[in-house]
Amino acid sequence: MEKSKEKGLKLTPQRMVLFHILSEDDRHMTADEIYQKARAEHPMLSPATVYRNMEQLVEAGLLSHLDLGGPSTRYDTNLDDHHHFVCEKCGKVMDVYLKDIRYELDPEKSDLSDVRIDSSQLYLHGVCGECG
Amino acid sequence: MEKSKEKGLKLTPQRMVLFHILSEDDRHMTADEIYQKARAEHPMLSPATVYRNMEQLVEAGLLSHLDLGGPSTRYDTNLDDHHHFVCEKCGKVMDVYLKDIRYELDPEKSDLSDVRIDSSQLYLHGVCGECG
DNA sequence: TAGCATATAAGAATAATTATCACTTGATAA
DNA sequence: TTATCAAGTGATAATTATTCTTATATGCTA
Ligand SMILES: [Mn+2]
Ligand SMILES: [Mn+2]
Ligand SMILES: [Zn+2]
Ligand SMILES: [Zn+2]
Repeated sequence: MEKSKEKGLKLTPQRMVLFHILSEDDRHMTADEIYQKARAEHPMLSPATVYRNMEQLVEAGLLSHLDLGGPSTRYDTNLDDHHHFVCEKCGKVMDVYLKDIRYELDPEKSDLSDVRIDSSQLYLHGVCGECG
Repeated sequence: MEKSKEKGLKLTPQRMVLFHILSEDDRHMTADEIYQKARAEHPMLSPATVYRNMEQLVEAGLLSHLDLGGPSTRYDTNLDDHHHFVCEKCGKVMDVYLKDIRYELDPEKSDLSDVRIDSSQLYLHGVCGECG
């Protein structure tokens, strides 16, 4: 929370509410989910403020985007190096930690010799225990 | 193209145009890109028809969604088992074929014992040759 | 505590997609 | 052929997610 000040972001009441919501660790929330929770604490809060702040926090490196399928962007408060499992039935997202991931390109079918790979993300799709 | 009939989809002129566009293999197009190309051949075509048909083709298993980040859904005509590289600069999407992929869960940090994994998708992010 | 850069609420604007619905058409059978 | 009818279509309205605009307000620093 103090980190946001270091990044030049003012500590406004709205932001405090957002930090509070995010710290309650219901990870992978959409902007709207965050908004719905936050307005309970701060009814005047506007959706635009949520969107604006989420993006600023991403830029400041305090959050990350999550590009799962589905319509709305999700934000991940978990900055560890990790991957995701998505339940196709209920949409639940679970963090997946890997000890190791390795893959071998098929050089006859994909030529990645001139690209620079910065990161890789593994998405596992399936059915979670509750939906199974 | 004939496969769509097998799936109970009528062979309408609009669909023929869409099949033509899709067969020209400019893969990973958005619905709007498809629409823009298609209306050159069939000016009366409406966007709703494109969206409707793309979804039907996905359901029929003749196309697949692509859940990259970004606003609009992309469709993939490549039904092979493959993965993707996305250029962060220009947004270009390249198919990635792997000979092999294997990963080891960290059992202390992720418990996937009660989930069923149906598929996995690897997304590589980086900078392509042209943007590099 | 004054001044200013930053942040805010509200609402308009935009983009992507989906829903509705009256009308049309392809496929099949008479 | 023609009749039948489920499936498909275009136009348009509606939704959803998000961004922009702007007048006002507020943290922070000097
Ligand atoms: Mn996560
Ligand atoms: Mn592909
Ligand atoms: Zn589930
Ligand atoms: Zn590029």
